[in-house]
Amino acid sequence: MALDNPTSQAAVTTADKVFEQMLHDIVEGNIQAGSKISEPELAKKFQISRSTLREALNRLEKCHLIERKANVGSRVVECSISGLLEIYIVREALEGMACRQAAQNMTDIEISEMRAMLKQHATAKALRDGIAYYQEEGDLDFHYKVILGSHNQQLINILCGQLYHLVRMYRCQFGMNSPRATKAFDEHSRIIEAIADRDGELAEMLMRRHIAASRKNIENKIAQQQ
Amino acid sequence: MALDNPTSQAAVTTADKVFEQMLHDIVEGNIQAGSKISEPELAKKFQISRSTLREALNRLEKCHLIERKANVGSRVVECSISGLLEIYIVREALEGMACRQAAQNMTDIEISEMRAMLKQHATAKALRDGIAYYQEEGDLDFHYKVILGSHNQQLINILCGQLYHLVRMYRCQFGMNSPRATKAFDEHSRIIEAIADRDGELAEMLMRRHIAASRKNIENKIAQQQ
DNA sequence: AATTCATTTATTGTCGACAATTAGTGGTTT
DNA sequence: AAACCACTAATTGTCGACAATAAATGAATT
Repeated sequence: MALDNPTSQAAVTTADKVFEQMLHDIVEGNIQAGSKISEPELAKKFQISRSTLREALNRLEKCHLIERKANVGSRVVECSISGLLEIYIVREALEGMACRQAAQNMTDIEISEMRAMLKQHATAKALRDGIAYYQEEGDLDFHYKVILGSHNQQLINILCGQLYHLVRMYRCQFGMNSPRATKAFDEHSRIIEAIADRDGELAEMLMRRHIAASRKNIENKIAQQQ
Repeated sequence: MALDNPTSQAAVTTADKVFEQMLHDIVEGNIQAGSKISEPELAKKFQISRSTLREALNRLEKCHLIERKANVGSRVVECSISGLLEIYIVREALEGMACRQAAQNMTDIEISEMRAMLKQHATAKALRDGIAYYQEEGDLDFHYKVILGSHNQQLINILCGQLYHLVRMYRCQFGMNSPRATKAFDEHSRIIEAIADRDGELAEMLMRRHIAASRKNIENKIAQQQ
């Protein structure tokens, strides 16, 4: 067995790299939401053939970041308020369940790692009063860890593999740094305690409320603007 | 605007047709679960180029029916008991939420259509004592209608677009026709009533129990076998 | 002037061939 | 005999070109 890859990490093809670059560009808004994707143009930009580009586009489509119509072409998805709320609904259901499963399936080591992470976030937060930091990176870290802790491959695939890129895209496009940072932190720590107590029912309920609170926060904002 | 397509249905490419054929073959088990997919072999079988075949494979991958590794190739997914249970967990969460949303968003017309469907299933069931029929087709119909009734595009995409092919595959591979047919029918009708009452909370709870009951039914079967 | 239709242009879908990587084979060494 | 290595064969990734479809342009008609 000849391993070209001593660290046994999966091979990375050209299409992979282009995918990651475009993923970044779309999430950050460098490629505008709703814009049409020209295959010849992008292939030229990346100095690759259209076949390779289309391979990358297929992966973006898997993440629901672009939409393709036969014989017509691809467009970057639009970011609408209703679309954002739809995602929150899905997250409430899926992450709630992930949290219940995490309470059941996480190892003690994983739990202590989560506690350590939260503690580190707390100090970072106090130090820099880094609301923005905590809101963006810390929040995602926390949710990721819970999802992985479910040990349910389907949940992990759907949430981490596809939905979370969309979540990140919305955060960037709408510039979301709500005043919920400190409140969110408390909610996170209560969720971890429920997981540590192996109380799946409570853990699910807390996670659902946590996500629903974010959603309602947005709904209220929208209502005020009108 | 020149429409070649008077019925305004989306164009169907060669890759689409190959995808649908392979989807059928994998779900029905004609292409064995866990088996390796040889691109040259399949391309020859379908009389198409590898590019077109790979386009079809990409769509199968989106449905989580095959798994690809760079520079290695594709395999049909394995059907394991643990994998089946994982899907039930996801369905419990997502269809539960879909049901809640359906109670909120379904039109009165959609609701009466669902009632009509259930009534028709009831007569079909009585007529033919068609347990198998109801279990397979009727059950899927019911769940589909609820999901669509949520009017949440993300939920619809995930459940109808990708997860349900896997569900069908497992049903075929494991030959699932449980003795829950009549019980399931009653549960379905209670769920519809909750939706008609616009009681989202109850509707979600009933749907979750409905799916959880199926899961536990399987878990018990497995436990007995050991 | 607006609409319709035919023509042209551009984009997407599909093809076959080559390059890069992996899997398989046989020989060599300990 | 088992493990290692070089070599061959097969498979996957990538490329450029052609065919099929959709969009854009402009001329003709009402």
